[in-house]
Amino acid sequence: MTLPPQDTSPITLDDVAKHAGVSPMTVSNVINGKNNVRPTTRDKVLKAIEATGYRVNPMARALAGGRSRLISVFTPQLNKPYASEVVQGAARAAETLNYDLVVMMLVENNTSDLSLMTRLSSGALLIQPSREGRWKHTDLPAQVVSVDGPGDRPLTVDNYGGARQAMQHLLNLGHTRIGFISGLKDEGRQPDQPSPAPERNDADERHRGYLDSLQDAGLLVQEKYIQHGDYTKRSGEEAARALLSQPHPPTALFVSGDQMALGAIHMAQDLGFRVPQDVSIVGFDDLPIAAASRPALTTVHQPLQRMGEVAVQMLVALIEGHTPEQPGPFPTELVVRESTAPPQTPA
Amino acid sequence: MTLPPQDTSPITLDDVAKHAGVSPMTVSNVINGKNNVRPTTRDKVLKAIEATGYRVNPMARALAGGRSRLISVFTPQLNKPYASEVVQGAARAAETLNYDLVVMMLVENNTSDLSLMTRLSSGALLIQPSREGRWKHTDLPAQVVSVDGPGDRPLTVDNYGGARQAMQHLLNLGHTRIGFISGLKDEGRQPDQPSPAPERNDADERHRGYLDSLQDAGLLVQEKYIQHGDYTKRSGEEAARALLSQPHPPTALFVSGDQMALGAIHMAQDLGFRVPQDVSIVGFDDLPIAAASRPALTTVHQPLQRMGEVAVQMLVALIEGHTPEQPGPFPTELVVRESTAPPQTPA
DNA sequence: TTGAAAGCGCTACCAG
DNA sequence: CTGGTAGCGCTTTCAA
Repeated sequence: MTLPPQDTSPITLDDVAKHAGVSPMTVSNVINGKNNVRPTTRDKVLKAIEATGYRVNPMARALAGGRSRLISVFTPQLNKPYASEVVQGAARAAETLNYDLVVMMLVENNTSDLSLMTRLSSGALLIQPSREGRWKHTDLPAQVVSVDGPGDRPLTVDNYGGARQAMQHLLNLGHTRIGFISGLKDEGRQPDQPSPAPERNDADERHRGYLDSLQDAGLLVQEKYIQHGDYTKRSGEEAARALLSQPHPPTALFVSGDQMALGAIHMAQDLGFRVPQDVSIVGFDDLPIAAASRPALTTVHQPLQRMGEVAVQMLVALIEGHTPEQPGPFPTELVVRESTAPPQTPA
Repeated sequence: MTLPPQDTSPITLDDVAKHAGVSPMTVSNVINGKNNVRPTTRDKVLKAIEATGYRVNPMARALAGGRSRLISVFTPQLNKPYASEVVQGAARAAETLNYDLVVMMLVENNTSDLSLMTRLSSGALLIQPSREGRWKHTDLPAQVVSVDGPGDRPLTVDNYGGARQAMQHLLNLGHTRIGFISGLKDEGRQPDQPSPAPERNDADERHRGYLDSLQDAGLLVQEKYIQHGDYTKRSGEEAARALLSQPHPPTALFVSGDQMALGAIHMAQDLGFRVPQDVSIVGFDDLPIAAASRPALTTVHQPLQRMGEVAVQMLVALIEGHTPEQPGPFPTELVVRESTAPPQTPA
């Protein structure tokens, strides 16, 4: 197994120095934008760089103790909208801050060696790392910001507020019998583990939002109007069936995820309900499908790209020795589309 | 702008050597699995590594000329299903081949410095790089495989065959008036550039498939049944409107992309056509929404994950000095769902 | 089978 | 302002 040489740019800093007739050190200074170089010299060096086609060798730089201006993103599953939206925002921010950004996928069994990117990058952005299998701290760069994950500096979305927005919309429309399809009942909790920490939990927060909205509106919370799903379309269908085939079905459904909401819409239609005339449905997430489906789904938008941006900004601040302040939960926004309308028979 | 030290694992190879009472060289040999180390010695070293918690420094290794077992993926837009599916497959393959895989997003204006990952990785996988702005070859690692992009070793999908599958399905159903919504008319070609190379072009290939299928079936090709879109849902709507509001509208539509197909379905419905009873619609891509929409879209599936896998396998072969054979176009598969049915009035 | 020497290309540190 | 001197942690090459 002989390997072909990787002949990328054999031009070194020394070559440039020779070409410019200065010392390597001066070239280094120019490259790193130190302001202790006479303009004339700087120009000479710049020309030499241009002429030789020199490119820094980041490894050598890193080895020698320089900064890498590299941020790595660690995330499982890139093909889910969630992570890729955040990454998109992060990439934009990195671009403007003149940092490079690479993404590493955490494949299931943690065989892959994070050490390379870990050591090479000045900071890491964790997106939705699985609740279990957290990494030892030594396996990550010094600076870490996480989006929807554990850690010192987690960025979260205002799930509670989002739920209240959704409910308020339904309430304003005049609905009084509002069903709820929740996310995982015991998200991430092992049955035997006695509920480890008072951990933030999307599903619970949205659930609370539902409950509180009802109460604030002076409405009765009815268990028969609450179902649990697992965020899949299929589970949304089942939950909707349970909710809508009761004698006195709800006239609106708040669903804790867009996929489930779509399932709910389809099930409702199969059951002979028109959406939104007979039953209104609100989702949560604002995935691409929400806008593309029909009726287009009214849902709660999460500022994922924005969160990616902020995460990178915080990271860079951290890397450069500042102390960014920890932002509160990111506000959600209700996107009203076609799946909601006033109830046909006003209460 | 003082920077905190990045104190990752200060244990070096020398430390391990000292701990084991051997020379650094021997430790290096053990780590790299050379078979010129006596088992006893090897064990000693292994224990020392364990005890000290040593991890190799990939940068130093790379600097000194070692291999990185790192593959980087270069792609624009990770939040489009296309790229992320390919990446998913690539990640899986990399995992089993014991390579690391990182993704770099090519943001619009190519400010970002590819040199880091380029020099660090042994090979690169290009996914759908924009037709313009191709990189200088020196900006990429020695070994490159591309998926749906230019380059020496491009992996392509059998667009022509896929189109024929879709058409055959419609033909078998008994349709004789079949409309076509094509992709970009002059994909990627600048108006002033005189059609640069005889470049492979998805839209054209699918178009050819449509034409040939019609002819082979002894059917007349009618210009009024052909429209062009730009792969957006909106353009699909417009194209469908043009097609379906004619006096003698087609009873089936083959649409060259799922987004456009969705648009076509919705427009058809708005125009009073039932899908599939009044008009059948077939898409191309098999995006997640295809299965989630209603009626679920019959469409042509592309083996994107599989292509990612193969790409990485080829890359690794290349990196390790072998010469993988160039696979032909990847076969597509027609996924029949709910948006197609026989025409109501058989020809 | 093992180890000493010599860098890889760069940056810190301190001298000129 | 500029440049020498030392490494960073590893892997080559070649002796022992």
